[in-house]
Amino acid sequence: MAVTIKDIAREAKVAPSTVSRVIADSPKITERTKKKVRKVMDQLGYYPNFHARNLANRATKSIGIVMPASVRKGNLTFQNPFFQDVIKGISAFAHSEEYSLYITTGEAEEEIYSDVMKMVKGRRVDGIILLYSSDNDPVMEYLVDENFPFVLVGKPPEDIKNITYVDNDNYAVSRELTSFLISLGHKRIAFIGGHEKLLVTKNRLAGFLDTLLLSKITVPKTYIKHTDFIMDGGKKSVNDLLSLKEPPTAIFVTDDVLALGILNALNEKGISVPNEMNVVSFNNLFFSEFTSPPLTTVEVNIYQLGYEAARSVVELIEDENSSPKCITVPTEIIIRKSTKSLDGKNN
Amino acid sequence: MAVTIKDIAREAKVAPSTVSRVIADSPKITERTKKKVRKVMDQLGYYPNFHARNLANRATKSIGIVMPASVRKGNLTFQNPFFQDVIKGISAFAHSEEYSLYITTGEAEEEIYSDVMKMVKGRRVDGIILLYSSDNDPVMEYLVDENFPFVLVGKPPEDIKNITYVDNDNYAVSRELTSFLISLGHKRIAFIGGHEKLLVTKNRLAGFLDTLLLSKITVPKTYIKHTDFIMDGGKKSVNDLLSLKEPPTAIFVTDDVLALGILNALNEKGISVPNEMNVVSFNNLFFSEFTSPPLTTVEVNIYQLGYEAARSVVELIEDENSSPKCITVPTEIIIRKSTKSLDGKNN
DNA sequence: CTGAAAGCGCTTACAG
DNA sequence: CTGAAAGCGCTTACAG
Repeated sequence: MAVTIKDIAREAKVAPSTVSRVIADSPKITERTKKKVRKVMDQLGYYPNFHARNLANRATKSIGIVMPASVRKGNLTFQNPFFQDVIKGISAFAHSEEYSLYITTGEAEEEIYSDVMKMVKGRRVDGIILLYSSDNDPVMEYLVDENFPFVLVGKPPEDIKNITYVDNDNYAVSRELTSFLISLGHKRIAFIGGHEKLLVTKNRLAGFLDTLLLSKITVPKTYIKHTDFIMDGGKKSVNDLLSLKEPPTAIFVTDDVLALGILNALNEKGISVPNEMNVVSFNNLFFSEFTSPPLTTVEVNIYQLGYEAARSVVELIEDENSSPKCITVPTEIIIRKSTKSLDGKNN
Repeated sequence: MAVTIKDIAREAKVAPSTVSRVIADSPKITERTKKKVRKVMDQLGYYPNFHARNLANRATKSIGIVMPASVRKGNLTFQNPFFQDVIKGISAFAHSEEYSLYITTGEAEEEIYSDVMKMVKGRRVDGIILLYSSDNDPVMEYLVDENFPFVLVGKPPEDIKNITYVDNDNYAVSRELTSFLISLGHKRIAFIGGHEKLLVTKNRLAGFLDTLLLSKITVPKTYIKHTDFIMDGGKKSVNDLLSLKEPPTAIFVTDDVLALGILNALNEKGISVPNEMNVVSFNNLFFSEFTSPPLTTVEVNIYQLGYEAARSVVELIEDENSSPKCITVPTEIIIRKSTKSLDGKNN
């Protein structure tokens, strides 16, 4: 069996409670006793039992990470590098504060819901980070009802108030990006976004539409597409757009992974980007400078989104008086070769 | 406070031990009592405390996932989609057996080592999956010394015996891939691989070299490159190769992410793939069909690697008599447009 | 078939 | 400054 606090106590000729205090580095214990006890701990290779400690403490020093449902391979979220990157960010802060990370294993919505219930009710984690935001999400509603410390990466639905979230200003940067396309001379601009129930899609669409409206450019309904699948979805959207009487001259895409599928579909159709079609996108994923042509995209600082989310959830956990807040991570448009001025001049 | 087993017992007018047996669905309890107790559990919204249970059980139903060190951004492992995919596979099996997943948060080697120690000594997890294999890895040595249930994704170093691992037959498929290049007429073939201490790099290099040797094709030392960085590493390697008196006509790359950097570097140099240079690679990551040109690469079934690793570690945990074994996940060469016959014919 | 009791390995008021 | 005792919320032999 593993060595316990009692073994240390016996060997060091002190009480178990003293050993416990040495572990906690309590100021009440003499340096002399501490040294003595620590020596024995080293000798016996002592390591505190996680569960015993958590049980006595009613705290776990663990954070749960909730991934979005990914129905199947080919789905936009399935292999989206976004998640690996955001987890890296979470991980970095969590590590610095000695928090551990738990991830959900559910694929479908109901599974994820029960994973979250296990985490919350089973007191497995002290707080949760939700990596997506969508309307009528039972998981989010559950966390709100339970009043459990959690942070959202993304913008909350309108009907959910008083929660802490970390997000980019997707609306503002979408406006900026749309204005950029307009400044290049584009008037016929289409939109291809991920699932419409996702808040991030909504926000980006809103910025897109409002900007065009303000510029008095009308957007036909046929210009607005939503899809969840990289290959088939991208291809179908592109085909639809190209077969219109007035096809767009630029496509505003909400995710680099989706843009990858779209570039591919355009390429298969023999449409040259940026000469015959412009494409802009979001997230600046690692491959987006390697596509052909390299993508004009929005740097959203994924890692930082994760880092701030972790910082916020730890704050919620450790400071019960902390109130909900919203943290905005800056964005930047990265101009590459998938866009150029309509009149022929480069960008 | 949360509702406990005692609350249920009081309400259902039974002993706490009976409640516990109902939770475990013990056959010793009458259906009648079970029903009665379950009703109360539902009413009060009972959920077992994870830590109390683990403490009493000495088992956690959790698996620890150890990620490789990723020194910094731009590093080959940092955003490599391989890991997200392998974790999906692990996740799928774990979920089916109701295991939870813990991931390490350390970035540097020593941090990872201490994460693993925490997991093992603190009895946080019942078993571990190591997502990389390299020579003289203190983490692996520690797990072996502690005789802790773990499974390696990859091939173990030669000096480590009797461990369970899940891997592709990298040697064989590298031979196959090299033969394929030879069959296209290539004789001057260079190798660009990830870090040389990684077993996967070694295995792929060995298959590569042996095949050329058997075909009596000599490989100059200058043809063998190793790098850890996508952009700079890829660029430098390509520049070095192109400045040789006899530059290669094909490059054998060990990872799609690295290949991405290499395609980019070639493109910048104005070298056309596959007309002036062929490129083959490994892993069939999601973007590899979208590169220009699409990559000829090896499907290694990453998801399945993860799935089998999870299955194996659960077996090790639950069946103490199970002996170490090696599971080989099949591979397949996917021929795309980055390769073609040297004499001009396509593939 | 069910209950009382001990134990898993910690922490933390309460004494002294 | 240190110790004895109770408790965190479960499980599981042992009785009956």
